[in-house]
Amino acid sequence: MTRLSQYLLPTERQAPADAEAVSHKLMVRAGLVRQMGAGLWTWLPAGWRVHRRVEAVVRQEMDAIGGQEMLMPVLQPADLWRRSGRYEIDELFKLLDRRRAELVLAMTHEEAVTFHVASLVRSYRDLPKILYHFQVKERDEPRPRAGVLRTREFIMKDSYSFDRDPDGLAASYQRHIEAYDRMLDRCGLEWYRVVSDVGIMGGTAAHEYMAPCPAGENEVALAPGYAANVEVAAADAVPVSLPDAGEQPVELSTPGLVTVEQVAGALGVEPGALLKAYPVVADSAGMVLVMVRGDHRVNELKLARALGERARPAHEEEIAEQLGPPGFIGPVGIDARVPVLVDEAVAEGAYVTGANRPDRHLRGAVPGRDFSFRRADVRRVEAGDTVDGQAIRIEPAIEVGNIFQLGTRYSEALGASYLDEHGREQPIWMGSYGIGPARIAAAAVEQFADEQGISWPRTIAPFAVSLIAVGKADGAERRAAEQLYGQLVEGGLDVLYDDRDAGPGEKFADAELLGCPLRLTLGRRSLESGTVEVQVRRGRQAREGIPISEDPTQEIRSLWETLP
RNA sequence: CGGGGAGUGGCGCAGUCUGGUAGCGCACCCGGCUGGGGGCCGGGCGGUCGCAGGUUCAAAUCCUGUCUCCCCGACCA
Repeated sequence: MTRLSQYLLPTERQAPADAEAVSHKLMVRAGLVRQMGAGLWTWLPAGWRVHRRVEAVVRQEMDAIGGQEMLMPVLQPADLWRRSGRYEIDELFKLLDRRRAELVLAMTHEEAVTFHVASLVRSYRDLPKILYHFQVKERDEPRPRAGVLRTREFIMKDSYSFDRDPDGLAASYQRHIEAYDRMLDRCGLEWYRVVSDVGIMGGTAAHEYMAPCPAGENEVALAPGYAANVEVAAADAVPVSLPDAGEQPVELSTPGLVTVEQVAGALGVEPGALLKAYPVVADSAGMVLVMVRGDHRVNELKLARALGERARPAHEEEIAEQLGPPGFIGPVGIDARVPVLVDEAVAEGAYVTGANRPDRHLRGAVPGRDFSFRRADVRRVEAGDTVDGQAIRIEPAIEVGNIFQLGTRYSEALGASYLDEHGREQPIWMGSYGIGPARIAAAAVEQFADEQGISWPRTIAPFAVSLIAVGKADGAERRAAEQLYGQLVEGGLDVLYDDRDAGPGEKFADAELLGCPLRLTLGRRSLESGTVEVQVRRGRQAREGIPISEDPTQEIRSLWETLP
């Protein structure tokens, strides 16, 4: 049923007042989704069509690499999650049934699939395997946001690979890379595959698929031949000119100057000629003084990796007690008491840094001469840094997919092993691979929207064609449109036929808001020329009318196939 | 979890300060006109003002409590 007069497509002229992201506003306005609660969304018929189109692409590519589709429950015994060590995750929904048995709502399905594989797979002959499903995920998000981009309940395709050894895992991983590349290409998105953090729970490799868009929650560092999540990105810093080192550091009076900008300005040096102190307290190592260039920032994730444990910024009292007055902290003279960690981007030379005395800085502090230190890459990359001589840029992006080499973490915890050719028990090597159709849809909205509304890539558009009849309900235009509608449907095209008794302006506006790739119009004007008018939604280009004296379906289909 | 904002008809809002029994635009329904970019005229339907308690002759409005939603940050296995 795709006559608009009968179809549930509640378009709105105004976006909800609380909507901020483009995709949030447009998906609501276009009648694709409606909110039920924080991070809880209903997909209305047209929106669900988009979702299912994305699913279809994902399913085809999963099947193409030998994936086998199945379905596992969302409601699961808590015990499995205790065994895997993930029960304590705050985002995990926990509940009790009437007998007070503990259950959880799954946020992914590693436990479930490993549970089954553990009991069903016995022999090396049963491996490798790729199993996948499309299933609802539940996450008690601290802050759902941006419409459908970050929700508490969403559908994900998650697949799991099971291999005999690390080489097998690498091969399965590679097949997923190729499948994911194809999925996102086919969905018409602009995307990057970036190196990502493997997470605290380990694993040997991980990539994220990022779709750049303004509402994105992540940042990616990009250069020709390079793409990485800013969380893990490493690049060469822009060099900075340093003043000559003297015989020893000279103490300067810098009353009240506590920021890099203030000190650099007062001393007439570049911010990068300062060493900025960032005291942290690590879980077991205690206070560590992290030093980065004045124009750089600490990357907490890289710092945690360098320290081998979590660390938090030190409190003012801790700083005052162990180092000196906050704002005037530096590495000179304290390195015997507090370990100093210097970022790799700090080149050899003399720097300005805090003197650990009120209203005093040091000029000419030389790492190694004036204080001892350990070196590590702990800074966040900045736009303009280089990788292989190429400047990077940093863009916001939404994570639409991620792939992990899990290794044996879950198989060992849940007892998924097999007997090898020699009858020896071996752990199964696993990978996990997620992709979110809702995020792909929202990213497409973000990437291709214009003033008029959405402009879908044709592979995931809710309909191939919006057909508009302009004119009276019983007029010749309407009769011609009815006939054309019948021909197009007969020819296998997905058509949304606007047969409402509404004005032309309203119909055009709604069609462009919904964003199907082709808009066909039949009205007085086109009837006089014996054609149906054609507009390509992307760019709103008018194309030459297509004669309707004979069935134009093939010609329309051919045109549609050329669209992005 | 910290900070900020908001709950009044389907959507967007006014009314709250100064208490007097709810209003506007759009949408919707009926009739008519119009018929190529959200058109016009006339007539209508629809809201226990988030919820609970309190003050008062009287509460959308004042007081107390509570729930929900949004934004920024933190968090995001």
